[in-house]
Amino acid sequence: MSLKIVTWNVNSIKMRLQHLLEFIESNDPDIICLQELKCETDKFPSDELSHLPYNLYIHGQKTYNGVAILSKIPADEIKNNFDKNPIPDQARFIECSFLTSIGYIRVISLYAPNGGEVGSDKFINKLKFYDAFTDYIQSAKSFEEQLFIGSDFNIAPYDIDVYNPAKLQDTTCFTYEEQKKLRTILNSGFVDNFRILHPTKNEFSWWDYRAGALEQNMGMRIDSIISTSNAVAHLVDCKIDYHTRTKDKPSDHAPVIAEYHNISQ
DNA sequence: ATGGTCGGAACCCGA
Repeated sequence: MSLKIVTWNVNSIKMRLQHLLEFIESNDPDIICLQELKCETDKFPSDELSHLPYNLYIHGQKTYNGVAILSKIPADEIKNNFDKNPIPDQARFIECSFLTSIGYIRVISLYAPNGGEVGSDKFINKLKFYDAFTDYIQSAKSFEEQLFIGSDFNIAPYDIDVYNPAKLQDTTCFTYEEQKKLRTILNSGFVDNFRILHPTKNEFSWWDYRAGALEQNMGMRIDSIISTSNAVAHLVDCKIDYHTRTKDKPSDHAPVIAEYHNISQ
């Protein structure tokens, strides 16, 4: 039995509905974490997805933010926020639990703050958001469960995750201060599912709409699926779906796809 | 190259 989990910042679910339908048709994922819906919960295009076998768990918001988890398996526990979130009015978190072929799992779809200008109030809030989120996932970890986080982290953790580390040094999403936050998570029992399978790949998940960034491959790997280490034994594949980013009127982010196989205990 | 392009909202803000 196989389980496929996806994370994708769609940059408006209404604008990206057709790409989402095509992506599902091509990849048939079991669980889809979406970010930047830019859509209120009750305005989510549920009817347009009703022919598909997904349960929809939406934490929407008008204009900005908004996250969702779409799952073939119904969730038995749903949370819309985490303890001590310094910006709880922004819809950046949803968590669901599922009984799957690889065991009991908990999945978070997270949209971390961009941070704006380095040193700004937004930037400070981004760091505080990470501190609270890190505390939360450390407390949520359990021996029995596997925890997966599909996220636009808005941080590229290492030099290999950007097109030009020297040029990007000290810019938002690539300051050492931000990297420390994500690396703290990755050094405390969480595994970057793409990086562990591809230690030397210089691939990206986001390219700016401006200045021909995609054509020059000026990108950053800021979207990832990370999991507790107890899930890594099941991990068989993790890739970035560049093709979706090359379509007409795309999101500025590419989906990340991870696949897990059941291993008998 | 302190630009550039999107999406959503109301002609600017966030990314």
